[in-house]
Amino acid sequence: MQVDEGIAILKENGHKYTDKRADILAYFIHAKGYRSAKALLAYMETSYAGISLDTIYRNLRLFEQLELLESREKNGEKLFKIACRSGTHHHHFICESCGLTKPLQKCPLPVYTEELADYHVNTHAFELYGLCPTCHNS
Amino acid sequence: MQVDEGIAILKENGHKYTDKRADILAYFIHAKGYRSAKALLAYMETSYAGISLDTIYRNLRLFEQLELLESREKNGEKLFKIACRSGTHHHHFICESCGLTKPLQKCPLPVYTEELADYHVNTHAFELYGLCPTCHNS
DNA sequence: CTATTCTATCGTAATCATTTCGATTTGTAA
DNA sequence: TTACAAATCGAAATGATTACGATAGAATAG
Repeated sequence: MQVDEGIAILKENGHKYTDKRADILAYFIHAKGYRSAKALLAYMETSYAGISLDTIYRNLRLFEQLELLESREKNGEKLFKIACRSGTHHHHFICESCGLTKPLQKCPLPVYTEELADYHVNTHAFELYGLCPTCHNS
Repeated sequence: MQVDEGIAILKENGHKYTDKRADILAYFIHAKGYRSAKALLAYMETSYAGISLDTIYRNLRLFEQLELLESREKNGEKLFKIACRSGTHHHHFICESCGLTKPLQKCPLPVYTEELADYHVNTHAFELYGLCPTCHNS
């Protein structure tokens, strides 16, 4: 995902380009892992002193709505990461040290077809956490 | 899990018996699924008019700490359910209509032994969401 | 049974993340 | 360049949760 792609998607949906939006996208593209609104705010304040909380949260909501960002909740706060726009369903391994996310090829859903024969499965959440080879060997 | 067991665990850890605590445990034992602090408050107010928020949240924290309750987060609020004290690792199917949780027998981790051969997996999160047979047929 | 001592609860205020709002600024299309 | 809708600001409001001083209550020893 490039910043330009994100901006293009914004415009296709009737939203405007702003430097702040480009920088927010760049922040998450570079991060490659989950980041909090607070972390984004801290980053943005280095370039835009006095940036409004409204701008941070409004754009996080917008980007998630446009599926440029994905989120999960932890310890009472929402965490965001750049979305995988591959189109195919997949899960992730997340490195607890460097935040790297590795897309996984297999989906564990078939494991439960028998066990949940009488149940209607709508969605599922699956994530693996640990250390990537680089962080494990250092 | 019985209310008595929960109370015993409370006492073993230096906490006191109160009717409110017994009722909170009974509420979650009967619920068999995730419930919010707000839902617990509404229930408790029917028996204890004017019960303090402090009492609700303090006991939820305590029970989670003692592993009598487990929690997850959704839409900015914490949801609690009675803990599975079986001791064995397992995952859950969660009914989005009635909140029922069905323990699953299989764990999907073995699916990824090949794909993550060079990675060090510490933990994983896995949950299935949908409708239980009862809710699906009504 | 009573006194003593912590713990629990109450009522309320504070905190934290997030959302909302009126006023102002800015992107962009004509 | 103008005009207008959208974006941002600064600040206040909201909702969930936590904290706090004062009071009430459970448990234990005498």
